Amino acid sequence: MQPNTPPPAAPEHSESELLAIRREKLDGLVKAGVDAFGGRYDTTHQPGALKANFEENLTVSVAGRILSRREMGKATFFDLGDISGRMQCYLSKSDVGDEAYAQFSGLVDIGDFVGVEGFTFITKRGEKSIHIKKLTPLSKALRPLPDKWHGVTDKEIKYRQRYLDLISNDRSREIFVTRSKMVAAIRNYMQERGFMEVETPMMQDVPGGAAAKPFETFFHALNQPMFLRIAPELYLKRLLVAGFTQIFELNRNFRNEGLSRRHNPEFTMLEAYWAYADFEKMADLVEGMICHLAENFCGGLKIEHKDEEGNVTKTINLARPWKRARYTDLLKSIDPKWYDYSPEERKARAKELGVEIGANFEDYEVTQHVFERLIEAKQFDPLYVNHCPKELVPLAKQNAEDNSIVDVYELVINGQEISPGYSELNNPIVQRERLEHQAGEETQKIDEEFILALEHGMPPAGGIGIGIDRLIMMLTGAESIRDVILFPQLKRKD
RNA sequence: GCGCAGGUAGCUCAGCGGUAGAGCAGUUGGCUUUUAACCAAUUGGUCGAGGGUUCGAUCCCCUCCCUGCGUACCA
Repeated sequence: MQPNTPPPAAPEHSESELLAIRREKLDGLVKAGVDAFGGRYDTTHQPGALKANFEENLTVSVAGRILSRREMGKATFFDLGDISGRMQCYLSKSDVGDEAYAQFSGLVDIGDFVGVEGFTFITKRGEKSIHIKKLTPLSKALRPLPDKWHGVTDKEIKYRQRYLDLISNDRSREIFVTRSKMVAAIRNYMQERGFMEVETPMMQDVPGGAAAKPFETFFHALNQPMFLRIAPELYLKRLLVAGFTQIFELNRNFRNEGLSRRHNPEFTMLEAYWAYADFEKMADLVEGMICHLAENFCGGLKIEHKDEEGNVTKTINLARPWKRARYTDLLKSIDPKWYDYSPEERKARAKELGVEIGANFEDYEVTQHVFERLIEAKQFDPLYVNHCPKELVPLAKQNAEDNSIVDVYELVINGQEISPGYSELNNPIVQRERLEHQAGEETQKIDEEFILALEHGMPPAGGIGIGIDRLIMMLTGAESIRDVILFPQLKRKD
């Protein structure tokens, strides 16, 4: 409202010297008649984009944050940067005059936003640069930037003050730019194949579509509890009933569970349904999509993960066709007699294999733990695990020939579940039984409105979910889900 | 929830019973094609919080907070 009024001075005892000095410089700018927190500034290029498509002797107007400076008496070099990258600028006293140069030297800091007008040139050392004719301070930074060389390494600062991480760490910037492009490409991929994007409720009366603890909230106008969705599934299926044949939703789910390197309570999921398709057709769709992303953004189907020093730690080969294998065959590859044992023998064998087994585990859980530890965790190249036992996936269609298994796949890449796919259950009678069975265990309510919709008839359909965060991790080589989520959940700090 | 590691200057880190150090950033001076610019000088710390042991605690012990990793939970 009143940019030319200096803000009131903070009490001295609580303000560090660094901040005090910057406040003084701010006052200096204001006294010189400069709008220290300025307004519109028309630019011709972004700094990083200009450098990437460089031409000499171009008249340009560029704005950005000063990221480093090299002062040499009557001339100064500094780097101007934003999300696009950085570009060197050259400012000399003879170009802008004594007064403007003194103002820059004395009152403009690393961290400040400035706009520059001038022309492009290449320095003696070969650096693409802007020769400044006019410099305009655009916004004063009252706090210093992180270390110019190391950037932010403290994980807590990195996540709580993500902007500092993004200003100072190239790698973080790259990951989030890539993520954004990939998400856009996923939407295009689906739309080009006839899928329509829809939006269904995130606030639900009955949280369904997955077995997870929901976050609860309260809706005052209706005087009733509400839940953040754990999955959009039951609403998307209502749309299949409505006659939509190809739909997807790409948005957030919320699960009230633990945090880990692979889990964030709010995470992004692509869910898609395709009427008259089955889980195999969905697998083809997913395989095509992930390869499309790798080819466009990762330079090919070989994905290399690297450590801090840049050494390759693992290579994921996405070459098609992807391996498809039955759940039971995979377990037989661990122990050919696995399914010949009694449940007690299986428990003993699992422990022998070094897998921790809880005292109260059901037989299928013992098998599932062996699967997770000895197959999934070691599987880096894509593997479609299909025909899983029905206990693991109670909402999918049972196999026509063997009712102990269901028609689903679970896609494993990078040692993680990336995507499940189903031939969807569309029999309302069986669906009710399954939900009641589940509700009995979990003391959950049944979504009667959903059953009502199914009773009106839902076409046979294939469905998928893709954990977008984990997919981005796999494709960018991020080791933690926090490195692909801009603002991951952290405990509040008082 | 449990286990392990960590929290020291604005940032990156060293010190680990004798009262706090470096590099960068900052400040002052010099330098008109530098780029982790350079040269010289210099400011800056309730050593995460609270309690205890000790003549003396950043350092040892206890409790708590925050972070990371692992584990548990997790269709």
